[in-house]
Amino acid sequence: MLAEVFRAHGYAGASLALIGTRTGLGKGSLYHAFPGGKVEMAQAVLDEIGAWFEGRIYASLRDTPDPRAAIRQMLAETDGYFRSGRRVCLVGAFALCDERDLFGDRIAGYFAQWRDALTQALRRCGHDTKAFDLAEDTVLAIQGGLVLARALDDPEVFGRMLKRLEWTLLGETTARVHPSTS
Amino acid sequence: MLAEVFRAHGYAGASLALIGTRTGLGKGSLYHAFPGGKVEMAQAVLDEIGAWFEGRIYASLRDTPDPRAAIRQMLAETDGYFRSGRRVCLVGAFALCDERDLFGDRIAGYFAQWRDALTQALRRCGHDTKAFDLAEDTVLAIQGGLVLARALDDPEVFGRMLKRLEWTLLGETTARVHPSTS
DNA sequence: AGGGCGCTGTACCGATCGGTACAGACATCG
DNA sequence: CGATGTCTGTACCGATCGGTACAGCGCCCT
Repeated sequence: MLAEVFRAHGYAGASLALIGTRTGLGKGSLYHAFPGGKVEMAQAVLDEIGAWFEGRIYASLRDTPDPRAAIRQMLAETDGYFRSGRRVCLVGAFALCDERDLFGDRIAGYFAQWRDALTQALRRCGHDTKAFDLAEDTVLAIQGGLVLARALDDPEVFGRMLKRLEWTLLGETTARVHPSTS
Repeated sequence: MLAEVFRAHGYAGASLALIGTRTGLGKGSLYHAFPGGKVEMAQAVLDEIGAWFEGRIYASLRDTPDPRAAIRQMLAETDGYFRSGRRVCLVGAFALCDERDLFGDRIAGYFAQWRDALTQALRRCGHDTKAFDLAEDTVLAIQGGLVLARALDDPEVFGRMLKRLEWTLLGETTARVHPSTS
């Protein structure tokens, strides 16, 4: 809930009055839960997001005995989390404005962990030397897909990108036909 | 100059006081040049950006007799404009926050024109059916590269992505000569 | 029953927000 | 030289910003 306010209006745009009405809490309750104020609220949201991705995506990519299944799961979870392109990535949005200076380590960590976990999975299924480049390109494409889908107000951009990623990461042996999307 | 203030602090974060100090103009001058206030300033900046890309990139992609050269030029101009990953895309940043509602048409137009111009160029050099997908993926990757480069505070992410794009769009037959910045 | 304590609403703070009004500086032109 | 119209700095406006102080409420423990 708190995360959605930041997601919808950005850090600067999420005023305490707006947070209060959206969460149904007064300032007293908010500052009791987050003595550090707005900064601590955003940090808590970023930590929660990081924990979600760690549990649902990163851990599997690093540890699973079946890296191809973990990658497929990553694509599915990503599609679900971002509501098939209708939801914005809060971490990516924070990275673009000057909130990056406040939360720089958490923002960098989010992307670095994703990239490194995916690199490990890719190394264990054929892509040896290209694993890092492929992982970087994947994380990057997901962010770009979210930007473009929202800019064009066309969530299907995100779905097409995921299809292309599935093809690139897993090859034609698992996918059905060539992803010449309709 | 005005654009840089929005780029550095976002629309909400670029207060009139900050704009005044950075541009050296008082409120009187600002509201004389932009009677519509902050909204009109941002619109002017977006229009200026759109015109720049139209003149330096889109026009060549659509009209040039040598589409491969136009694509190579696009990559070089893109690298220059975004300072090799050290500069943020203002249009992309606006797309993520709720400023999209204010400038939706300009934001969508910026990306749609880029994608469509590149599609035309790609159609004329081999990629027939996949031209649209390739163009969409390219525009998307550039945005993602900017997000990731800034999030990780590592501009080289952007350079690596451009190299990958060059290979995907032009193939390995392209000469290794570095694109000359006219 | 009653004393502490965690939680909540609310009044209030100085600062700053976007925007307006307006008086003067300035150049131009008769 | 005086009139005119274009710019520009500044004082000011109500609204809202993030944050603080505090009184009251209920809940638990003894």
